[in-house]
Amino acid sequence: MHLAYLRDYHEALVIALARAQPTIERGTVAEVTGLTPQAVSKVLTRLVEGGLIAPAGVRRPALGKPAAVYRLVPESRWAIGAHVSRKALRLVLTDLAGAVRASATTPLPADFTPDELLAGLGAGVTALAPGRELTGVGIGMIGPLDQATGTVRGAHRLRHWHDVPLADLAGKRLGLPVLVDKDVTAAVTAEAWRRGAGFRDAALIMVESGLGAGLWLGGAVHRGTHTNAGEFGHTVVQLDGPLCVCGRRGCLEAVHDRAADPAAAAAVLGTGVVNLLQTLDLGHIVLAGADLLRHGEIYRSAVERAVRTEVPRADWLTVEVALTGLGTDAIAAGAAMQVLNARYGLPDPTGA
Amino acid sequence: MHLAYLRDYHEALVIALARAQPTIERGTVAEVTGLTPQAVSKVLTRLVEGGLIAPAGVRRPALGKPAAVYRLVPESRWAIGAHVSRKALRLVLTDLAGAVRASATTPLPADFTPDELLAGLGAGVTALAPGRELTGVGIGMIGPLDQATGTVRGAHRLRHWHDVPLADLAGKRLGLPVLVDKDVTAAVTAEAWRRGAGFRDAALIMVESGLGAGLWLGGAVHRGTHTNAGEFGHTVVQLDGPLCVCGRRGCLEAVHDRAADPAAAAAVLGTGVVNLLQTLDLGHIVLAGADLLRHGEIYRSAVERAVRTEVPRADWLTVEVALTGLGTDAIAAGAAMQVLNARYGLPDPTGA
DNA sequence: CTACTAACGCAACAGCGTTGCTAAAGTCCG
DNA sequence: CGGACTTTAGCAACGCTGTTGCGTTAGTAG
Repeated sequence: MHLAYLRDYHEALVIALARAQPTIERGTVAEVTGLTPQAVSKVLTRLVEGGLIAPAGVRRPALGKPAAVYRLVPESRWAIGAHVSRKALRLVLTDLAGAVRASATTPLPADFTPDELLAGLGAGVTALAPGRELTGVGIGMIGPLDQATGTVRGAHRLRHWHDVPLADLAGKRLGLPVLVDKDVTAAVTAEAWRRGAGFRDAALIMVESGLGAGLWLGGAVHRGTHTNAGEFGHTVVQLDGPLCVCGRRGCLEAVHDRAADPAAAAAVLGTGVVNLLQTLDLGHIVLAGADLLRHGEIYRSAVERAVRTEVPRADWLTVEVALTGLGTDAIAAGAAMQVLNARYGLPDPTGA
Repeated sequence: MHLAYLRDYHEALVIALARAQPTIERGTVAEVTGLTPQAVSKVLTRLVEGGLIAPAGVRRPALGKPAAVYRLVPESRWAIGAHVSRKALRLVLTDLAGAVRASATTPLPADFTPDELLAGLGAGVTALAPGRELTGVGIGMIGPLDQATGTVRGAHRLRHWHDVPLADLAGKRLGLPVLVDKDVTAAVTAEAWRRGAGFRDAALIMVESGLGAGLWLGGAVHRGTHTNAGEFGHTVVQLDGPLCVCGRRGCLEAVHDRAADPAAAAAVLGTGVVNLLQTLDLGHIVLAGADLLRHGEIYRSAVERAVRTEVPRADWLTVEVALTGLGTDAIAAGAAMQVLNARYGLPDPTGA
């Protein structure tokens, strides 16, 4: 039954509008989506029955019958996101709107095993959402990993993590849908989910235990053929430059880390970002990561300056440069929103 | 009526299969697409009525009723592609399978005007496809341009080309649908159209009056927010390197063009390609462009070597490196296939 | 000739958005 | 106050998509 795809697609479209605007109503949704008002009525009815949106009074036009107004019900759905770093497990509870409503941090033993992580995850999830019905759990961590199967191929500098089917293991343990993804990809999903449509081509640049880029292209996550996209820090910006941990010379990350001070590092990053813009023509650059946010405004202004001045860029090449609104919770929150996005975001034609 | 989207989507899926394989049949299509055999029957019937596919005998299984076999009818649809360079207008006629069936080259006057191009285009199109019903005409050229509206913003080093609504002008003159796009984007479309599914994430690297990359991400063209993606040659690979025409220092293009010989140039390009792979995790790299193909095998082997050795890349990170099968016709042929892709490729949800 | 297998295809069906029309809830104006 | 007008809402019938159910067809095997 492939009609379900149309239904899910239009419901996701309406939910996205409701996320981005304080209220929605039949007429404006019909205009934006291209559906007829009658069709929108049916969609809205279904969403109200599902509890995802609720009536919120009326708007009185200058003339004619008042229009029914609806709003998103953020408390109708919940998801938990986990950020696994080498030292700690950070958990956040987010609502349907993408707001972080609770959080907790658990330390992880040095060189922790999959079992140790699963134990922490199990305890943390029940503690964070007692009795609440969860859509699922998302896990964001460093790669390389295979997002499609939820398998960690071999997390950098963690001994016990080779070909671990983390999504399956955690799913069985928690009894919930579990998605595993690279930290940068999760983080960019958080930005996209909170901004709604209009955020079509973007990169989230993260400086935190490495330098990476989460890519949001054409209104969806870009993960690449082997779900390994985003190794932006290991692109060469200085031929025959300093040796990088990856074995090449002059990687963006290597040059960036050797900079004299934050301002110089930010300038290097700016050049890398302009490289990305030249190749991908993005509309938004979001800056994130604990190491970057420590000098957030220095980085933001440096990147913005690079974007504006490094190339004689025409006035129609507008790019927004911003710091993430989620701070250091971007990864965990993004992992949670991957779950929400999988269930309530635009459906994938190939998966239906 | 949004049901039309489902219909178009499934028809496009079947056409894509028919392009990639010599023959198709009901059962295998059903498996691949996830549709029921009955639904596939209906799709096949519609396509046969449209003349896009035709019965091609039967396949006799070991047991049971023979299965009806179908094949694409390449001669059922035609499109013309134009490659506009600074000196000449190259036109090709392609069939539904993406094969070039006729071609012609017309010289263009120095610093030609829009009217002069339109005249050449009009004469060429009628000469190339006398009496044949055409799906449309595609035009590939250097940017910057706005693909969405088909407007040339200001072609590099052409005086009379500022904010010219080329698609509209040509469409009125020819009485056919006209699409305008950047040369690299057109070229990558050609590769994708001829290969069918399985070609999900790829870049076409072109060296010809500049250095650019056409991007095919997630099974569709990536053009970016301002339809200006692909300026790959103007990414910095050598901080404080030689001055580039674009004003920055150490652009890939600048370093590449200053190399001592083709082998050295190819090695530089190889580093750039690895940068692209690190960021985007592509499955295919296609090399094209007149200047590159002049030393095709040197470039191909150098890029392949870079991909295999520059990073300790894991064995699961497989990448195919190949020269375009269309030679110097890649741009013109790709422009033609953009027209076919728009009409018979996977439909765009937002456009329906 | 009968049993079995695999593909085919007609007919009824479910569910999506659309169309056509009527009703409802306001304002405006005489 | 009441009728004309405007805008929104919603019921009912419809068209079209893919699905389901089941009988038919064209082969092989014994």
